[in-house]
This record gives sequence, structure tokens and C-alpha cells, in this order.
Amino acid sequence: MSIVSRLKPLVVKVLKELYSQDFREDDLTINITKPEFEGDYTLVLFSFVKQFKKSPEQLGKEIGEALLKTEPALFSSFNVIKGFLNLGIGDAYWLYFLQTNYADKRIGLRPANDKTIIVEYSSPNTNKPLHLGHLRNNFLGWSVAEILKTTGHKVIKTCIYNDRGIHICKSMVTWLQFGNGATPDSTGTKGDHFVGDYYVLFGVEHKKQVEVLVADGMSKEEAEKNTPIMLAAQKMLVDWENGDPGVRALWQKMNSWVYEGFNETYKKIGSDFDKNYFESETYLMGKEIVEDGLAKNVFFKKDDGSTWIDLTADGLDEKLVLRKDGTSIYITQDLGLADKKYEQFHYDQSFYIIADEQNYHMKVLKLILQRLKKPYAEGIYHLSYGLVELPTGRMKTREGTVVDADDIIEELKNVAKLKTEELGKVKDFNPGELNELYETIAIGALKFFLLRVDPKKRMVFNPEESIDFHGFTGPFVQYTHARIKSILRKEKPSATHPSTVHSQLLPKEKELLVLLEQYGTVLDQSLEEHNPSVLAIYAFNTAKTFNTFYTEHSVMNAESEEKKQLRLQLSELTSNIIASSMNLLGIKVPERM
RNA sequence: GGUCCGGUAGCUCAGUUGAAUAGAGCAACUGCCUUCUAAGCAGUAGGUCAUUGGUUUGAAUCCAAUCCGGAUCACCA
Repeated sequence: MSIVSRLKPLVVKVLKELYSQDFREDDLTINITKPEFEGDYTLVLFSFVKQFKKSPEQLGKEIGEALLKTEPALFSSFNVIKGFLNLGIGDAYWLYFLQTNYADKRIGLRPANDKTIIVEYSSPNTNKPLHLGHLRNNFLGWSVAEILKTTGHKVIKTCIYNDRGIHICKSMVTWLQFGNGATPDSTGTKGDHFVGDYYVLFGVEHKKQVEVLVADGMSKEEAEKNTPIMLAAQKMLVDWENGDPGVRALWQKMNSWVYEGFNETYKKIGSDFDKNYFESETYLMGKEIVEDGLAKNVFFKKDDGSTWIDLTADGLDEKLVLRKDGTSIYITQDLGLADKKYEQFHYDQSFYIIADEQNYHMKVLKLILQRLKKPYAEGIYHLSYGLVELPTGRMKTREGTVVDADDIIEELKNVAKLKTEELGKVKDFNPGELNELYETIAIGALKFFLLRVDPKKRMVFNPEESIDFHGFTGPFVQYTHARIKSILRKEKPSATHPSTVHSQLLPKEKELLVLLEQYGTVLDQSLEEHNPSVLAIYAFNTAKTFNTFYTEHSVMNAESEEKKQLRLQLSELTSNIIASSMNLLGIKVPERM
């Protein structure tokens, strides 16, 4: 139990005894004491002043004295400044926490509960490689899923492949017309990039053909729809839907190239899925749900035969759910997929990690499911994140400003290599170990960079900043971990050494320990907010605080054996907490770097 | 136009369930490697918290209005 959750009931109890008034723990404001004041935690008194008609100074004195009397073992001192009651917590509390937790490698892990949560955190199109936007999505979803797992939830990670549709046909048609039978193997190109190149080529060809048509007198708008290559793609889509064997075979072949490429990238970035869904298998689902909803008058038909839902009562519009020709649209598929997932996993909650461009769409999805009185509707949760932009603005495929996932990882690996060679600290590593280290650092830098920002907010990805391994970065935290491990390789805390619980803590020791004690609270916050960035910030602060401690005090050459043991324990606890919090972000921490 | 999100140091971001003198990192400048890893540490400098008004003992935080930026409102996905 964290210190704050221990303090609050005590204050409630004391207030009751002193003033015969009941307070809820939520009524209390207890913050960590600012460094410029004496004390560890601070109770803010202003809210009581009016109620009890006493001065803050007097209240503080009375409450402080009562607390000290009630728990003399916990509190060591108090002081009142203006409306703030600063409470000193005795070293014994912190030392007991250290003693009982330092060796826990799985610190933070909670007992299992009975909640099942399904997390959909990747939804790539199979016509082009993954880019920076996909990475934020993947890193975020993976991390949120791991946070849920470590706090005891059963989690199912899923991916939905958008593997059909006009965009896929564009790559296919272009490959048929211009590919001359080339394959990823024959060209030595990664499969997803290979297919993506034809998608780009489609755009180039299409543009050329538009110009020809316009020169022949067609309007630009008309021409856009009528280039030979566009018509071919549209025909291919119809053929695909009709199950044309040739088209299906081509589709399977090209998609398999893409999956091979995706799998390589997913493996590298550590994305894993318990269940894959494919749009080609789900795009017809949902029609039954619409039929059902029509019968229940949740939906209605217009004269042209199209099916709609009226969401104006909820401040939205009328929304189409089936086209007039009876074919389904995006939202229809999503209704079907939500149902399918529930059928398969009976989830309590269903998370969708999707960019905030789709806020409206996700609101509609949940609302429709609620109108349909689906048992799982309340559990639908859209974890909306902001787009990743470049310093020059939004990434645009057409302008070639999209940052490719594989490229950026490779670039960061190179930086890691150069930096590591320059420092020369791991000259004894074999090539395999070196490659692993470079990858650990590169992925760590990238994940930390994308996860350290509040997911809800738009963020700017500055390529120059991302290759900086100093300061508020993944490699900084990784480095601190390696530093600690270097000490612990020399000596581990002794299990037989007499207890350190009666030691005296120096300011830097205490500062670190107080921070380490907050790990559980931080984990709670990241869980409640579905926000990995609080863990990233915490891991950085912990590393920074350790480095300050490390510079000021020697562990191995401590003043006494007892001090050495205490610092070894502190070091081990720090490394465990850094490792745990970084692992929840999907970041590995090296033993040496 | 309706709805939603954002505007904090030169840049990137914390802080937004109200609380003490608004914090980090980068960039700039000054120091510290015969001592457990200098991918580090210590320090200097840098702010009308978009603007105006309001509520409050107390506002970056809550309310209102305004300005600026973004997203969305398709028989696209």
C-alpha cells in the first residue's frame, strides 16, 4: 500500500476525533512536499479553515500533533507554513519498504482479476509498408495491453488487416501492367515495400493518364474517375468480390509478400497478437445485425432502399449503415466485427487504439451498439491518439514525406552503432551481442520518443531529436540501468547481512527511495488513464534521481558495511523498477552498454 | 457553419480532479573523468502559462467571450 493511501485514512480518523466531522478520503489533498520545505508529504488545510472557523496555523498544529500521537512510529515531525501541514515520515517507513521490496524482480505485478479485455491495436492496409503513425499506434496499444496484463486483467491482443478493397487492387493492377513478373526475391526487396512501390507507381501512372484525358478535353473531375488504370482497378475489385480465381490468386500472392514484410517488422518492434482478423473475412459481417436492428426499429429504410440510423437525439446526424444496393460500408463491418469478437472472447471491455481522426466514427459505433442493446456496448472504448507530424507538418504520401518504419529503425540502429563504437565500452561483445544491443537501443529510443507524450495529444516527430540519446530519452534510462547492473555484478545485497531497517537515510538516498515508493501509484495512474507516458516520465525521473545519488555517494566504497548494503539494496530496487516500467513500454534494458 | 481537441521557455513536452517561488529535456553558456560506465553530474541564462473578463482565501488549471491552429461532419476506409 502506498504511503498516501495510508496517510488519508489516518487524517480522516484524526479529523473525526478532533472535530467530530466525517470526511471522505477524496476530500483530502495530500501532495508530496516541495523540496524547499521541510517534510515529506503535505496536507493542504485551506478547505477546513472556513468549516472549523480556525486559523490554518492552529488547525495544522492540532492535526499534526494528533497524527504524531496516533502513529508515533510513522511520523517523525511536522511543521505548518501558511495553510500547509508538512508531515515528516520517519526513515523506518522507507527502510521497511526497501527491505521488503528490493529483490522483487516482478515489482508492480498484481494478482489476477476476472476481467477480459480485448485490445485491437494495429490495423494496417496491405498495400504499403508501416510508417511512423502505425508505430505510435502499435507502441501505444502494446503498452496499454501490457499495463492491463500486469494489473491482473486477461488481455487478448488483436490486429485487423485491411486486406481488400480498391487500394489493394491498385497495387495489383499496377504490378500486372508494369511488374514483368518481378517478385520481392527477384529484386531483393522486402515484401511490403515491394508491393508499396507498385501502389506509389499507380499514383504516378494515374496522374499521367489524367493529364492525357484532360488534354483530350475531359474535365479533371471526370478524368480522375476514367483513366484506364483506374477502370482496371475498379474492374478488378468487382472480379475479386465475385471470386474470380485469377484475381484471388494474384491477391493472395501479393498479400503474402506483404505479410512476410509485416511479420519481420512486427517482430523487430515486439508487436505480438493473440488473434488476427482479416477484412476480407469480416467485410460481409454486420448485415445480419442490421437486419435485426431493422426488425427492432433501431434502423429505418429510406425510399431508395438504403438503411439508416437516426442519431440526432444524441447530437449527431443520420448515419448510413447499408447502401441502397444492400452492400455494407465501413461501420457495418465494424458492427459485425465487434459482435464476432464478443462471441469469441466474451470481453468485458473492448479497446480500439485508433487515431483521433476517427473519433466521430467510433462514437457512432458505440452508440449504435448501445441502441441495439448489445451486452458489450458499454465496454467499447476508443483509445484515441493524436497524429504524428513532422516539423514541416503532416506526413503526406504524395509528397513523399512519410517516415517509413523500417527506415527509421535502421537509421537509429546506425546511430547506436556509431555511438557505441565511439565510446568503446563493450569491445568484448561478439557480433551477435552487438547487433542485439544496437537494436535494443534503437527500438528503445524510438518507443520512448513516441510514448513519452500524452497519447491524446498530437505530437511532432523531429528526426534530429529522435537520434539524440541524451536527456529525456530511452537510451538515457537504459544507460542508467546498465550502470546499476555494473555495480550489482561486483556485489549483490547480502541476504544474511543484519537488517538495514534501523539505518539513517541521507538526503539523496531518501529522495530516491521516496520516488521508488511511488511506483505503484504511477502504475495505477497509467492504468486509469490508459496512458503509458506517465510511466515513461517516471522511469526518466527515477533514472535521473539515481544518477544524482550515484554521483554523490559511492556504493562499493560506502562509509560502512551497513551503508554499502543499504545502497546495494537501493540500487537493486532502482534497477528492478526501471526494468519493470520500461518493459511495460516495450523497451528492453541492457546489462551493459 | 455544427461538434470535438489543442495554444505553457527559441524548440519538444510535463503540470490541467484549483494550492507554496510554473518544471524537465534539447539548443546556448560555465565547471567536473588517475575514484562503482562522462550515453553522466553540478551550475548560469531563458516565461504577459494565446487574449480579455469572471468565480475563489488561492487560477496555467474552473466559467464566459475572443483570437490562432488542427480534426471531423461521404452510399471512402
